[in-house]
Amino acid sequence: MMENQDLSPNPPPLLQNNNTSIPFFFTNPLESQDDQGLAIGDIDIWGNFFLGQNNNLLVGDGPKKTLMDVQCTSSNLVINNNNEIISGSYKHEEEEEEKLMGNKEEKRVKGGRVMKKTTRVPRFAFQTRSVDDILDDGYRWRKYGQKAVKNTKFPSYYRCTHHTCNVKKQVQRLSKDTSIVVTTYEGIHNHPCEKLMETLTPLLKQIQFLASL
DNA sequence: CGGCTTTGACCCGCGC
DNA sequence: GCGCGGGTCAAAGCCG
Repeated sequence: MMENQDLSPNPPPLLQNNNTSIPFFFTNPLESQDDQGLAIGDIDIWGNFFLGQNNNLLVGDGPKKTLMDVQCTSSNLVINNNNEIISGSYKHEEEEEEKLMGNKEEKRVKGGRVMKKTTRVPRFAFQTRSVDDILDDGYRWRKYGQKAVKNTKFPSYYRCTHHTCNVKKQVQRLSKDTSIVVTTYEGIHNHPCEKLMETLTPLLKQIQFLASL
């Protein structure tokens, strides 16, 4: 396991009046401003970890959705021994709205041809400084493509090898600083991570300790 | 031999 | 309507 450096520029805000929580955040890894007007390195998503019932680790922005426009409704996070997020996922609230709308909006027809609806797949990305492209996140991945694209990036495409899981991830290096690996996860694992409890144990212990104070 | 990577071809959404 | 380009497919090859 490589030691990765957290590149986030500012500390995330701490939520008020919550139970014990540990903040996390992801930065915008895009090479240019995205459609939200975020620049490279701007905080894209932030939230807090919570110790849930049954000692499971939850993620969210607290009881009041005031700090961000993305509501983390579920997660599946993998954290290394330095409490750095190395993989995970969240559901965007637009996804929930689309579920509620049912199949009516699932497809649209253009020119007599059934097109896939353009959906915003739950995904997030983060940067790490590492000599290794592939971070050990506890899941098994199979590479299914690699392609040169604009801005001299050369992303690799991976799929989770679990037969019922269609989570994907994209790995590429920043052209302006090739020592930085940008990893983008898409989807939510529908199966347990073999190494999950092993990697979460130190953090769970820390949360339990803080909760006891 | 199974699992994985490589890589050129192909698909298709989107902007013009 | 057309072409670009990001993403995916799938056959071939590699490796333990």
